Amino acid sequence: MPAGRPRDRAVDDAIRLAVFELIAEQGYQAVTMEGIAARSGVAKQTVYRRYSGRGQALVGALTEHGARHIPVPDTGTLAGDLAALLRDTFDSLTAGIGAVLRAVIAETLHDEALAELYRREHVELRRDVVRELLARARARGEIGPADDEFLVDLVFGPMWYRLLIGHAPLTETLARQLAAAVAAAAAIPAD
Amino acid sequence: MPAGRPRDRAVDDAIRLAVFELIAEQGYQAVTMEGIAARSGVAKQTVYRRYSGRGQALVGALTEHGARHIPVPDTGTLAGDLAALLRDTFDSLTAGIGAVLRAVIAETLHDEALAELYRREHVELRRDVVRELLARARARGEIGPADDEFLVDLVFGPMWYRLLIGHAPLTETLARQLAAAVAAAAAIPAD
Amino acid sequence: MPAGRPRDRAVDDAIRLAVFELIAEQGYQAVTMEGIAARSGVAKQTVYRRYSGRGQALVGALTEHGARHIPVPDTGTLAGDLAALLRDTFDSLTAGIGAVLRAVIAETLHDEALAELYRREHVELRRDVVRELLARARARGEIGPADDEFLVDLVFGPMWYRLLIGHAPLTETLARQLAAAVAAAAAIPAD
Amino acid sequence: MPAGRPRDRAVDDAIRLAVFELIAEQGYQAVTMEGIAARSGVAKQTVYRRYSGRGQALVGALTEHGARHIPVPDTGTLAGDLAALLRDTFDSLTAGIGAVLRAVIAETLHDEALAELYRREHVELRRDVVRELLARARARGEIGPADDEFLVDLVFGPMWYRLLIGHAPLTETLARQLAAAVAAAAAIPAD
DNA sequence: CGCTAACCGAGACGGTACGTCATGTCTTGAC
DNA sequence: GTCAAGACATGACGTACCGTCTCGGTTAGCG
Repeated sequence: MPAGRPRDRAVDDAIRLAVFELIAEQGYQAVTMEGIAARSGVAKQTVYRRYSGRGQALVGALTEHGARHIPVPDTGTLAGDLAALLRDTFDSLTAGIGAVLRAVIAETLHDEALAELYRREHVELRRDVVRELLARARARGEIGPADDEFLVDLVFGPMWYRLLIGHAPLTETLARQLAAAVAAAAAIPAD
Repeated sequence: MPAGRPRDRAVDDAIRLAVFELIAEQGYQAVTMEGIAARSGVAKQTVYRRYSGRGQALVGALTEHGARHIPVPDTGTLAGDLAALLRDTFDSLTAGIGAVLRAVIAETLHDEALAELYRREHVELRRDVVRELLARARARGEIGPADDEFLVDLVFGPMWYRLLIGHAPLTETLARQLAAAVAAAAAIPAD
Repeated sequence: MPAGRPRDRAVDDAIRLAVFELIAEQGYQAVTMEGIAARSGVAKQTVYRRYSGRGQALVGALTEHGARHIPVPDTGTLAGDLAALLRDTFDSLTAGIGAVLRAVIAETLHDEALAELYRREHVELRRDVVRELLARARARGEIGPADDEFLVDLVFGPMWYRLLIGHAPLTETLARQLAAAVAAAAAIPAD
Repeated sequence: MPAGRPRDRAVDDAIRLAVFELIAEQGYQAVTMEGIAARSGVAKQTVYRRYSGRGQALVGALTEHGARHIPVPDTGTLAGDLAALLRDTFDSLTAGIGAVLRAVIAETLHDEALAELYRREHVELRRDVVRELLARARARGEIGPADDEFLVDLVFGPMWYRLLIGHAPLTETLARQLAAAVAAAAAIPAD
């Protein structure tokens, strides 16, 4: 199976960079397949060769950027771990990733295939971290049997709520309160 | 000041109906100013006379539909009230309003003015109900001083998370677990 | 049956002008739906509303331009009439219409529907003139019964041959020789 | 000077075959450099190595196919020779070469270099045959001094006219009428 | 026998144009 | 002034070819 000309890695970078710059400078509306091509100095077809649409481009740029490694905190207590994780997450969302995530969600809302991709490539990785924190706390005897999936929803729900509805910012206070609330909920015996 | 021809109320209904039908039958993608006009047998300009864009049409159709009255449960306990409220809310989301809300959010994500409108016309009304439940519980001595805004986020966060990310359904179990978790969190002294 | 906004006549003119200018200045290659739109300052969709493609636009611009009236010469003899007609025709072809016709033919060669349109709107009108000249000559007793369709082909064939193959120019000499040859052929009894 | 790998003759054939098949099965529109490559199972670059474009490929395939030898009829009279030549020519045009020629002309209409090539490689060869027939007739004393170039145009003009405009087929009747007309015109003293 | 050069398949790449769709504005005539 | 109809400028969509390029992998002939 002959290979043909290999893909140019520099093009991948140019596209990803263009996506981030467009979203930062002109907002999500400006992220358009045509705009990405123009901004990155790449042919439209070349963008389509990598991503089948705006949404795929956003998810692609995102995962290539942030999925490197998600630090798993270890402070000794569940509440401490959760507070540290949330603080870190809030920081990166506030720094700029938040705008990208909002754009990604806007796309997933009318493309279930993309939603599935996004959940697999991004959401589940974050949920796994919390699952691990819960398992560790349980190993320490800090919490008993519980519905971990519900607890994970409890950890991330308010964050997404504020990020997407925009009625309140992602503050450090929220991180602390949430960590405490989840720890308390984890102590409730599962039903 | 001549009055001119009065607006046709039947047109309002036709437009709203078209929005709901389009979203139900063909999904949010199909909700387009042109599509609404075609489906409702109304001129495009006539739709624009009422709503300045897709987002406004969605929010308009939504508030006209559901904002009539939000029943405030009264079971005697905070957890009971919350569970009842969440059950009702989940039911209506699952029944079809969920798809509309997802569409609305998709729009608000790139239109801050619309987001503000939506929060005022829809989100805050729901938050007010929970605020009232919390106030009642406090009056009963069930809970002490607490950060009510955080508790409201705790109530609605996981719901939006599941609705928008789509990783899990809105079950009755979630309503019960969430009510219990919020009640527990409400018992933690505010800091 | 309500009419909607009427078409802007100025737009028609702008489009036709753009077609002629493009063909004159940059050649047939530059006649592109996108180019026409850009040149005429009109939206692409507006061009498509009138013409369904490059070919239709060319034929449209052509018929609107030249089909006003084809002068029918009357010199008293068939050869004189034909020579006058051919001289006029050659003049207009050499002046610029020739380039348009070449473009039109290029299009008709891969669009039979367009070819049919072109024959009806343009070719047959010219053939009719020669048919009339032949009828007049016959009425004068100048010629006998003959296959007029063949004679018409004889009149126009060499012209198209030179125009499309480009091996020789359309000179006055050709007009004279051709007129004489056709007159001679018309005298041959039909078989 | 090392030679490198020699060209694969089978590839030449595959390309030419693809051109003819495409034109026959899907029409001239389908004759595209990419289409030729795909159809012949050859790399695009390999096609470009032989022909610099669609037009070149068409002319190439054509000359490789038909330019072997053009039979020069010899019936004893000019009219007989011309009729025989035209009959043969019409037959081959109707059989399939006509479609190729139409395609070639479409290309030459916006590529003067190609037009020049085509005239040299194809048109002139046919004209030479008629020039020879005229010379022979003159040697026999059948005709006097005349403008042979004009007579050649008279022979081929109607054929191209019908082939390219498509208003009438290339019949045997036309061959006979045309031969007679040209013979008559050849008898007119040159001016 | 190994080197060098051209060939060949595959397919990426920067382009241009295609024809379609939705946007939001406008103009007309009827009511 | 509302309404149905539909033209209009704008701009993105996703596709198709263009002609060039870079790969890896043959074939030759020349040294």
